Amino acid sequence: MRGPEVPEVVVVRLPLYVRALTTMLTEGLEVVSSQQLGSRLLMTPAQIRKDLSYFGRFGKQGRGYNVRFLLQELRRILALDIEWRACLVGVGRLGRAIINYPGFAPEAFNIVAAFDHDEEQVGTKVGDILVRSMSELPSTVESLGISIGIVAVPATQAQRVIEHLVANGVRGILNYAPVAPKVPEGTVIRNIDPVLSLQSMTFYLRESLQTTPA
Amino acid sequence: MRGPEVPEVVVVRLPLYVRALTTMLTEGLEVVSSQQLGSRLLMTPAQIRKDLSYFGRFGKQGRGYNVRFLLQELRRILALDIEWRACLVGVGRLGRAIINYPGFAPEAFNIVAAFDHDEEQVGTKVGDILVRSMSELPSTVESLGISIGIVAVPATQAQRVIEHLVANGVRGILNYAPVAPKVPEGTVIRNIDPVLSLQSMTFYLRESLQTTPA
DNA sequence: TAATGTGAAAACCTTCACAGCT
DNA sequence: AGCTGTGAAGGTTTTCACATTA
Repeated sequence: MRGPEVPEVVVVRLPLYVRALTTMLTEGLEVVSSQQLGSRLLMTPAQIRKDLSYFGRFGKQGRGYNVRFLLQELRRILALDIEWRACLVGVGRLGRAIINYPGFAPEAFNIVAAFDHDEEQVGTKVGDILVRSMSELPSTVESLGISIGIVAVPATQAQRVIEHLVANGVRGILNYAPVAPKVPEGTVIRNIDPVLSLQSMTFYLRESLQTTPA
Repeated sequence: MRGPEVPEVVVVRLPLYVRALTTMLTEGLEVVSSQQLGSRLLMTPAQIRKDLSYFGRFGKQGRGYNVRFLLQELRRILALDIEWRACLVGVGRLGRAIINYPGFAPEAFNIVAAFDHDEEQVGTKVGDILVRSMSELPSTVESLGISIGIVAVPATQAQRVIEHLVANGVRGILNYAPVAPKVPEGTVIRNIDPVLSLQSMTFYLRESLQTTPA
């Protein structure tokens, strides 16, 4: 009963295309070939064409892709043409930095509520977001139409908090805690974990440290 | 002249094992099977065994892996048994949050210097790190033995800054700017980009929004 | 008995190469 | 002439399944 099942790797690349096309549009480019897009993103033209082919036929043979049109189509496919509401859980240093991060809003990701376990924090404001008690989470998620939860609590609490979010209807989790939480089928989780990134980087750096033999 | 070439996907998974094993060690677990490790990480036991087999034979048949020994071996393989020095470029809101992030130091990633283009910032301190002028970058990288650069500058400047770091001998880049910079062969880059993560998440959330038909 | 380590098979993803359209 | 869209080929990664060993 499913569609032709798009590989997840492909879905993960679409935002890269969106970003590159957005830049190209501001540069005044009207038409782009898979070749040009590929050289900007360091990818093969074939991969770009194949990726797009999972969703439809967006180009013109002999010509390329209309930048504005392709961008619009990709934004529709990724559901970036609607506003997404997120809540933040955990208003410590990291949580505050996330609320103040200016990169989300321009992409139509709006943090509309914040929660913290610590009753000292409840009632204060971070930026212009009111910090609420965890007990208000269910009703707030419901009334504000929140579908994404951003988790910035200590590692030990992340699993519990995520389960709480999911139990209250939040289907997307952006997790900043350094753990790999389990989520039920139908929930989408993305982990932001700079330490893991560094820990795989050093595997390759190690080799270059040992170069320059006598 | 190369070794048996370990796939990058495998290297990227090793830190997950390190983290899980570290937790297990604190829980007092002495021996672990690929089965147990897999159920904690939601991976198949076969994948874990195959991954480890690229690097050697660490287990005992019929028994499993000694937690302490496997952890030690993995940390050695990833070069996590030495101290790594990093510098931060860009001391805006994001950069300040990164310096204050308490997750790096316990893993032996130390931010030992910070740079900013803005001469107003130069000479001030963020936490206990002195903000230096960009012109001091070459000598500082050299004298402090910095091998990792953390980039938290605006998107428009990221490529330039990264080239500057690489030109001065920095081989590892942790990039927080929302761009996919090009780096020369032999340089390792990892991008931290929460917006990209959200933009691929919404593809899957879209479907669940449209459920519940009449 | 219980679990590793590993060739072989299966699944998955990328690249090729070209028919077909503009 | 130029570039897309796509089956088929090629390559990579995962999983299977079992010989082996504690």
